[in-house]
Amino acid sequence: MPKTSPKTAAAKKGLDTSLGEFVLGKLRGAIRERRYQPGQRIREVEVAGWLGVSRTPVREAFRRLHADGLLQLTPWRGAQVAELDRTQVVELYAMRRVLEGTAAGLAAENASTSEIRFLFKLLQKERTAGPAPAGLAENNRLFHEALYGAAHNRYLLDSLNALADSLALLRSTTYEVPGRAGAARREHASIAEAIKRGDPKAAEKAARAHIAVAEKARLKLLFGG
Amino acid sequence: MPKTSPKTAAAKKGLDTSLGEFVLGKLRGAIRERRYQPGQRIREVEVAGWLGVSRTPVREAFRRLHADGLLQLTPWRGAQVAELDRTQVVELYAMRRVLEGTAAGLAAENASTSEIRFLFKLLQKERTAGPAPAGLAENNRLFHEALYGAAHNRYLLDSLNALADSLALLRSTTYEVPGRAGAARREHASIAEAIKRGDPKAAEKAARAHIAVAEKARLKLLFGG
DNA sequence: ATTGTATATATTGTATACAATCAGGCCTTG
DNA sequence: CAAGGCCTGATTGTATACAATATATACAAT
Repeated sequence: MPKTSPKTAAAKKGLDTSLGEFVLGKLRGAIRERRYQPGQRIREVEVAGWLGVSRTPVREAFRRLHADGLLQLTPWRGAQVAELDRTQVVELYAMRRVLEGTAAGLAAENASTSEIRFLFKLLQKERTAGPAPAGLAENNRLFHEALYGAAHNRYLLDSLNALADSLALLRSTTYEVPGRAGAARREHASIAEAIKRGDPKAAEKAARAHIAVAEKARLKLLFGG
Repeated sequence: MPKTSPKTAAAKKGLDTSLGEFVLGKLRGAIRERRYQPGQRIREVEVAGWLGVSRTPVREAFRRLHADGLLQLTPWRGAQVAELDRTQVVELYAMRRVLEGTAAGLAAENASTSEIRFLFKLLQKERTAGPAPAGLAENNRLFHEALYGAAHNRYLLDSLNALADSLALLRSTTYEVPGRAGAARREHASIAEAIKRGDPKAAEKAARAHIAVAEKARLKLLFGG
């Protein structure tokens, strides 16, 4: 039986954390799944009603999403989901190229054997996966997250996660570009192999190349040829 | 005469923004100036009383400082100023080496002539400045900020500023190490010159070397030989 | 018709009241 | 005397009431 009867609002929702965190997660998910679209205004009461909480934890979540660059807050006007123009997308990918390359390089130096094994397990999964873009994108996310973790640098990890959230503002995935899936798989493999060899320079180079190709696909997808 | 008589709490304090922003700035300053020391617990009511506001804007500021890694928040226990152990300092500098190098490289590609002129003006100031570590550190801060701006990448700028805030958690400056000032000045000069030449590779290399040396000085200062 | 102004409504910013939780001291009990 | 449980005070989490402001609408003047 349950140890105690939960009474707090957070516990009522089955949480082990505060309502603010709860709302934050829900909003992150909603933005990532495009239930709230870029440019759309989000009202506090609306979210509060949706999740059955008061405005206070909603405001908390808004502030954190703002810090991560996912929400744009204007005084007395409230929040709207951030929109990325072409310049911002380019800057984002420039940043990502650097950080992702760094992560790969550090992973080649610091990754444990089990982390390396996990990377190759994900590669295997990519080979056997179907052609659905959504599934491919999910696999891709896992691979990159594993890579970030293997770098063993908290600040790098946080920055890369924040970048990933911002990229989620862009609609669709680059896996909708024909041929992208196979290319990405090969690119992932060369990153993983460089890490396994313990070759930081090669790993960094491969990762940067991977992101550069992804950027090209992304820009084509977003803004046309 | 004044257009209208200000009535809002923010206006009463002579602000053009919300109280949350006001509190955020005050707390940032207090942490940077070590009026709140790393590890120290900060209570909401205490800050609210100090600044003459209610707990609400204080909580807002706490959440944003937490997102920046300056405050550690524990549920039901509140906030304490973050402390950096040796591992974190090393990770921080690893990150900074990469980002600072990237900034220098991008600046070599993107800096405007006026931005370059400003960099050299700051160099000149370093040459004529006195030996006080505080003043040297301030000049140093300005030089690096100018460098960040010249890179023309908003995400990079934000990340570097966040790193700078975290570094402010460390007591004292590396300019207290004998001979550091002159060396730093020369390192800055070689970065600036590479940027002026429009040589990204050299600029990046010089910046990375600069941070590597700073890290060595910092670790010596913090943890001894 | 258009523009400027006043008013109403919606929405956010702030303060405060209340509930939940934790830390520490005190008491009980062996 | 030590160990453990319970109570109390301090502190944070949440909800709500109120104040301030922006936006939209209606109306008047040109």
